Amino acid sequence: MILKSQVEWALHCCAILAGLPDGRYLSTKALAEFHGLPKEYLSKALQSLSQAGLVHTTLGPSGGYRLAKSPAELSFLDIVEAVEGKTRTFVCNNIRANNPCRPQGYCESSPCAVARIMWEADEAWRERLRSVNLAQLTETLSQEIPSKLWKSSFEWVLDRAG
Amino acid sequence: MILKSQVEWALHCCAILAGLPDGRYLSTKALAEFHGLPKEYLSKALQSLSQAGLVHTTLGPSGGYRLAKSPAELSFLDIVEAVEGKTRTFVCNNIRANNPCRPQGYCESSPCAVARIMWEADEAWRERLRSVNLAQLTETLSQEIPSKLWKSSFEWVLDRAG
DNA sequence: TTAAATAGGGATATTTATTGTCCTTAATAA
DNA sequence: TTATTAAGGACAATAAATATCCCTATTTAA
Repeated sequence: MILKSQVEWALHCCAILAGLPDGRYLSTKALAEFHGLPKEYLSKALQSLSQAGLVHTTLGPSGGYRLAKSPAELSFLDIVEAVEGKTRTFVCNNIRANNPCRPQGYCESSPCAVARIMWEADEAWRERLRSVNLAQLTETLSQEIPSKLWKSSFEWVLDRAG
Repeated sequence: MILKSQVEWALHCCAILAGLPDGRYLSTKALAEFHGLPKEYLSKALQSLSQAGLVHTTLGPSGGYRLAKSPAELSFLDIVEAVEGKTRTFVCNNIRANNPCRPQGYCESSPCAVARIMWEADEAWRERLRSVNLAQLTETLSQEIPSKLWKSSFEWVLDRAG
């Protein structure tokens, strides 16, 4: 069980968009080139972000994407769920219903205990993702990335932002 | 990203094995029949448990599986990792390395910040799974399952345990 | 006004992972 | 000795992930 690589792509793209000045947009083409990703397929991930309302888009030359909210209001969970979906990572197929000892028409009152425990772990995962936002990420990145590279990347992006 | 159904199967099978008296074994055939699962494929999941050292096996008639440790010593994480593997659910492809602004030969000092955050969430998930053991599960099940069904299931299993 | 660039999305192909079946082998209990 | 078992290899079927291609409506810059 491994998350789609689109999750990684979306997170990195949002990190870039978080640094974009107000009113500017960055295209799929630029984001794909910056990260070395297939443009058409990355576009699907960005469409997911758009459908989830996390980014705003414009068409035409100088069009592209910008964040729909401030970086502090966008959590990792928002982005992960936009791309990966909100479905829990454990699916209960209720195999206890196949128990040959069950009386006819028996109906369980509550979800399977196994599933409940797995879902609690799933929720712990989501809670952790919910607790980190894009502002925190960019703060960390700005500290870790050499200022020269940080600066030149910023310029590279601004050169291409409409 | 959804866990294999084998994870669900393995958890339910371990719950049954947890109720098996000392020295008795239960076969793949019985476990498959009890849960309404394909015997040959369930066998693969049980083999994973065996390879991870969670269960002990014997061959021949009256052979099968029993837990290798006490239920209290077997966590959900043990079982999930035996079947699903220990690989983290987020794989970092280090796409930051494709940044066109990077100087030649540049080498990052630490793992990508995005990956670190995703891995912390993964660890939160595992920690939660680590905190629940089979003894707790069977305790819950014994409270929730009607005593009549609990009893008849127990007899069904003992009838088939070698 | 026109031409180029853009997001959105449908159709489809490719690759990988999951799910499932079949068969052989060695061990073992009855 | 015989039936039954776990282990595991080979392979098939199905589903999911990873793309690629192409068309459309929109918008902006020339």
